[in-house]
Amino acid sequence: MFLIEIYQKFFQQFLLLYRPFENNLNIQLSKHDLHRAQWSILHFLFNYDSATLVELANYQSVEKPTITRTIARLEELGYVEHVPSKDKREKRMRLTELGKKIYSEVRVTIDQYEQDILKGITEEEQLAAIRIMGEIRNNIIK
Amino acid sequence: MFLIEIYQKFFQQFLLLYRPFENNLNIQLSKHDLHRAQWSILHFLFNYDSATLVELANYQSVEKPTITRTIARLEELGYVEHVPSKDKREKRMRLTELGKKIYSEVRVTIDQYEQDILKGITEEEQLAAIRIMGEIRNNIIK
DNA sequence: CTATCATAGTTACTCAGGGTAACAATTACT
DNA sequence: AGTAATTGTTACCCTGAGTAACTATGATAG
Repeated sequence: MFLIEIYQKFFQQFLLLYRPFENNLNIQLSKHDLHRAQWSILHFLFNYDSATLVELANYQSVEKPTITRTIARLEELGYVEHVPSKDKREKRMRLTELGKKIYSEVRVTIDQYEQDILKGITEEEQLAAIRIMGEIRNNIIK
Repeated sequence: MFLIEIYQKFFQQFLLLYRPFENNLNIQLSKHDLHRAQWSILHFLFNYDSATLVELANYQSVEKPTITRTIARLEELGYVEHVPSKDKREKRMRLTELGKKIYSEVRVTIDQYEQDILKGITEEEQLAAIRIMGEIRNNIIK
């Protein structure tokens, strides 16, 4: 019974946290004319150099048409470009120079935002929370 | 520098967790023809008995028209009803008997879902995570 | 007590983001 | 060689959410 109470709280707390988080994140990103789905892809490509649309879809847990749209917008903006590969089916994308520049600029805003929302939470707690979130994600995905 | 790394990881981990969480939650809720915004309102009304649309908007961190729409759908389904109050401007809502019945039924599914995704995470860790999420939410909202 | 200001909610319009189904092009496999 | 599977796209539909403009009601200052 006690456990059930905890579970309910966890669930509701999580749902309640996401909306303000997303709202504020969008405010930060809109300073650079970006949306969070686009930002997430910039982040991935910056750290992994290049990726196919299917890899991006798995990363974001969305369907392929969603990625097609997001990438199309990023291509229009000139932030990503197509890099040819052996397999002619796949469309491997990477950041352009402009994309890298924009990413680094927005990174500053995002870092500041993260520091603001994590104020008063110790390093250990953050690491613990990161680990727990990872475990939950594994539980969900498998 | 180490701190910055933590912040980046935390942030990205959170973004990454939400999508699978939402996808699976929608699967659970769709068994009962509900969406998560509607579920969240049922939950609030079940625990707080009644609420005005503005109170619900604050709870969910959304604008008023969003709540108007969600409530309209819940009214059509016969899950909530209008309870008259002194202030004729406000529209105070509460669950109908059917609404309470549905809530209790879905509650079982949701509890099971929560237990599944929290498998392998101790009670203490869950409580810690709940507390941290609360602190982050306060940081964002203020 | 009236005029102004504030609050609650609705309507109309717009947008982001995502899903499914059907399809073409290419590659892998038997 | 012929059939599977994979990759990506297009078309169409839906949820969820925001802004601006509005009505109706209540609160307050003079």
